[in-house]
Amino acid sequence: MQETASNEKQLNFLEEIIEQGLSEGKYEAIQTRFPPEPNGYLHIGHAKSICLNFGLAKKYGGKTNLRFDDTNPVKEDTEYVDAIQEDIKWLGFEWASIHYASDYFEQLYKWACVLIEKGLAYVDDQSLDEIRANRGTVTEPGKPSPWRDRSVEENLDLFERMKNGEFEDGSKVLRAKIDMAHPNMQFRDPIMYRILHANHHRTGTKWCIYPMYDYAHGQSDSIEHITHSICTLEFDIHRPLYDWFIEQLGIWPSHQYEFARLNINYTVMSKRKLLQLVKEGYVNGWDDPRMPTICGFRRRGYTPESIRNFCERIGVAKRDNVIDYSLLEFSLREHLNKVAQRRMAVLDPVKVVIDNYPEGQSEMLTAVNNPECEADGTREVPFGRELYIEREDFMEDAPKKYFRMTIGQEVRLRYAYFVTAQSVEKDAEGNITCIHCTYDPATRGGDAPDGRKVKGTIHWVSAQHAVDAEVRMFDRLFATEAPDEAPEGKTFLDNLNPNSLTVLQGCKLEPALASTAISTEENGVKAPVRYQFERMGYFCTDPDSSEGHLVFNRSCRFTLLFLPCSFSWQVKAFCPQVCLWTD
RNA sequence: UGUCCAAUGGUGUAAUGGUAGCACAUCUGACUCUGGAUCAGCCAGUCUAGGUUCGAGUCCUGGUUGGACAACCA
Repeated sequence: MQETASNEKQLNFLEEIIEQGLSEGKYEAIQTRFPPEPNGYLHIGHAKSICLNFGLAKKYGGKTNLRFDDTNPVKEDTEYVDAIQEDIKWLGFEWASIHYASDYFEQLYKWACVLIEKGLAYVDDQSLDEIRANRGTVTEPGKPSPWRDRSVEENLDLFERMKNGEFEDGSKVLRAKIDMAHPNMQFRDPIMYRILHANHHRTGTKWCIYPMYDYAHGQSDSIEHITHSICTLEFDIHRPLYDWFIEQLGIWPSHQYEFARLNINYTVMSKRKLLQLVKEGYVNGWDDPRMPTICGFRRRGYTPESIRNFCERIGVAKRDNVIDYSLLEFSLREHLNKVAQRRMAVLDPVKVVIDNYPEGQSEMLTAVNNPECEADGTREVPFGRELYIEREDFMEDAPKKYFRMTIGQEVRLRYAYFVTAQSVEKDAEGNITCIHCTYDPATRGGDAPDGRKVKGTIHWVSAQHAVDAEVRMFDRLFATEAPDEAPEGKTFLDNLNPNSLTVLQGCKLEPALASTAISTEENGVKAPVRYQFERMGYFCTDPDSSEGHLVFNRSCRFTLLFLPCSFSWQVKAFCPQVCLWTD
C-alpha cells in the first residue's frame, strides 16, 4: 500500500508541469493534441506520443484532439489519414474531436496579412538557392534579402496575388521579418508560405500557397486552445519561434513542451526509411509483421495493452535513449501469458508410433486452455497410435541434461501418457523418419499412479487428426543494434537481417485449431486471434489464411530455452545468438 | 567554432537539499504435466573539476561527452 502511495508521487516531468499549472490555476483542464502528418503509417515511436498525449489528458480529466498536420499536399494522402485513425482506435484511445490544419488555411491567411500589416512579414522574390545562401551558417550571420524592405501595401498586394495563383512555384515566398543575424537559425526570417500548385487531399485546388510547419502548428494549437503542445526534442529550437508568432498575433497562448523520441535497438524509426523498406520491397507492406509500425505489430500479434504497457514502462524524459527490444517483447509475453489460450502445434514434425497402442484406436484427452485463466476451461484433444512430435524433442545421443525423448528415457506426452522411445527408423541419408515408442496405459492423463516422475514433458499432435498449416517465423528485421549507423559507402539497408523471415510449411496443428477464427474485432479494428503454442511461443492467425490453408505468425518466442548442444532447425534458423552460446 | 537541450548500473527510469530505488537484460537457486509461467537471490550506477551547504545525484561555475538547428519537410 505504501509502495503504491510513494509510486504515485513519482511523476514524469510533463506530469509535474501539468500538476503545477493545475494547482496554480493556469488552466481548468488540460487540452492536448496528437498531430500526425498523413504522409506515412504510424510506428511505435508515434505510439509513445499517442500514449503521452491521450494518457496525460485522460489522467488529468482533459481532452485530446486528433489533428492532421496536412500542410504539404505533395506528400500527403487520405490512405494515411484512414490508417492513422484505425491505429489510434486500436490502441484504445478516443479523440475529443478531429481536425485538420487545412481547416485553418483561411484563418492562417488572414493572420499572415496581419503580420504583413505590422511590418513583420514580407514577400521575398529570391530563389531557393539565394535564400539558402543568404541564410548564413550556424556560425556566420545571414544577409538580408534585397526585398526585405518592401512596403506594406506592396507586400499585401503580392501576397494576395500569390494566393490567387499569379506566380509560379518557387518564384516567391512569404517570410517573417525577424533577424537575419540571429544565433538561432529559426529566427533568420523563416519562411511562412510557399507556392505549391498541387492538389491537396482535402482542399483540392482551392489553395496554391501553403503554410510551413512553424507558421501553422502553433496557430492551430492556439485555435484549439491546446494547453500542452507536446512534441519531440528536435522542435525544442523551434519553441521561441512558436511563441513569437503567438505573441505577435496576440492570440490564445498555447505552450510547447518537448520530450525525447523513442528509439529501439535493432530497428529504424524514421518514416522515410520505413517508406523505403515498403516501396523497394524489403518487406511485404506497411503491416509486415517485422515492421515497427503499429499495424505491423498488430499483425505480428501484439496487443494494445502490451504496447500501452511498454510505453508506460519506458517512461519519458528529455535525454536521448535507446530501449532494448527485449522490453517490448517482455510486455507482450506478460500480457499474452495471461490471455492467450494454449494449443499444441508441432512445427517441425517427426512421426512417432506407439507400438503397444491398439491399431485403429483413438481417444479424447482433456487439455487445459489457459492455466492462467480458469474460466477459459478445457478442450478435448484426440490421441492415437501415430503422432507427430517436434524433431527437436528427440535425440539419439543425448547429453545427461537432455530431459526430452531419447532411447530408453521415459517422458510425458502433455495431457496424455508416459512414453519411452525404443528404436528409430532412418532414411538413406540417416535422417530419422520414425520413432517407435511404448506407452504405459496406467498413466492416462499424464500422471503415474505409482507416483513416479519424469523430467520432461513434450507436446504432440495426433497424426490422424492433425491439421496442416503454414507458420511464418520472424526474427529481427535488422542484424545490427543500431541499423542507422552504417559504415562509409553503406546504408541502413546493408544492416538488414537476411534471415528475418522463415516460412515453415506442413506444420501439424491440433484439430481444435481447424475451426479457429481468422480475425477478431479489437477496439473496433480487425485484429488477429492469438494463441500460445505450448513450449514454442506465441502465435497468431494471419489474414493470408484461406479456406483449408491456415497461416500463423510467430509473435515472439519464450525467453531463451536451455538447448544443450542441440543444433536443430530451431536453433540454426531462429536463434543465431544461441548458436554462439552453445558452440 | 554560434544558439539550444541533455548527462544516474548493460538498457531505461525514479529520488524535487537528507538512507541512490524500480523495471528490463544477464547470472544463481527453488518450484512446475509448457526447459513456459511463478517465486527468491546475485551482479551492477550519480561524466569531470571546483564552489555553496551541517549535508549535493539534486543548487552555482568551468570543463568533457552526446544530441538538435543552416528543406520553399514535419
